[in-house]
Amino acid sequence: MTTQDRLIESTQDLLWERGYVGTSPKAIQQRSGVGQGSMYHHFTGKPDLAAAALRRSAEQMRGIAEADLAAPGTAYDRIAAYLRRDRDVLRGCRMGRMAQDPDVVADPQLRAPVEETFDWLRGRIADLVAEGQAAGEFAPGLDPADTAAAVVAVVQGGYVLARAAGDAGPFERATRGALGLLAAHRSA
Amino acid sequence: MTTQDRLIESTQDLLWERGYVGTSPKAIQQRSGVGQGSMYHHFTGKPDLAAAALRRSAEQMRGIAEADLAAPGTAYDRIAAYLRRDRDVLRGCRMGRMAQDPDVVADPQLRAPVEETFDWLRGRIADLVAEGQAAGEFAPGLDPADTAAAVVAVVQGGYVLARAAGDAGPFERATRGALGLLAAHRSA
DNA sequence: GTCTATAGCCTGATAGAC
DNA sequence: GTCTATCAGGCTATAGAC
Repeated sequence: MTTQDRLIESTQDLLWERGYVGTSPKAIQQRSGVGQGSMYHHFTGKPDLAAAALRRSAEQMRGIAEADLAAPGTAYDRIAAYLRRDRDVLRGCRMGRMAQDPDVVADPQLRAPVEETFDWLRGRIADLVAEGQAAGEFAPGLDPADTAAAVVAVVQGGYVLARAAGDAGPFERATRGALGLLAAHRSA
Repeated sequence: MTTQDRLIESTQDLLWERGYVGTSPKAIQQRSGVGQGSMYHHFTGKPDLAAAALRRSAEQMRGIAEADLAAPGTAYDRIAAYLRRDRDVLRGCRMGRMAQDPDVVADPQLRAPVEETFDWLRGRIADLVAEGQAAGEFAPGLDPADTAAAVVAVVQGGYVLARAAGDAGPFERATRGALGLLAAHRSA
């Protein structure tokens, strides 16, 4: 692994654990085992490094979600697979975590990967809902974009509730609740 | 307003805007107009002040939610009122914001108000769902606790999506989507 | 490319005068 | 109760040698 890669991976981990404000260049150097001079040789500073880390995390998150959403099965099955996927719930979402940080939201370079990830995810699920409607699987009254936003929000909010409780339970309940609500719309 | 109150209110605001890690005693002093010696006379330090601020925010959030949930109307109407309430979406939730901060989650004194608020909220809405089922308003197949967790998660996740997008739109879509899913379970 | 040195500012307090 | 002084340490770099 290259020095850049080690820096980016350490930054990804620290951003996930501690957020942008809570992550210092010094901590990145220590975790990656890369020296100060070396770090500033490869990246111009903390925002630059964070942007690279966020772009990589965005790519990874998209790949993981796509694996569920493009799997064989009905539209409902694939949305259910996304909602039921086994997660390290108390760690939360790499991307969702960033949306809470004012310094990330204020910097277009940092916010862009976060925004694009969720735009893509909502669009992907909205298409799935529409596909399910065309197949007669979901009631035609359902708005695909609204329903998709609700599904993604349940996952993101589930993380919040779980971390607040110090327990994965609320996440499981929220996703189960969402599936229960969605199931009633099936014709099958 | 007393000096304590000014300190607590400033801390509430700063925790909301910047999170726990991003909020310094110095910033609290500047916003409140209270001097350093005075601050340390009334509170032992940052965690003590933050705990007081979070307890007050928890109380306020509960009061605001209860206003919607205890209003006249059917169970569906009251849950809809909660979901549709006019919010400063891009500011996010005072309590949900805290669940992302590792220092808050790690400190029982700080996490307690957050946990209790969401426990109460989920329980309150679960009771409402059960009440609606008893009245024949909701399908009996719905699990009250799961459904309540999903409703609360949609709101919390809606904030995340909205901040990620830099726009309130995704929040509105998510809550509308949740209402659309819930509406299908009504007998009325 | 990587290293050490240095810098100015911030953090989160403590101490003691008033 | 409130004030100013002080402090050890961290933050986020920049500079220049190797």
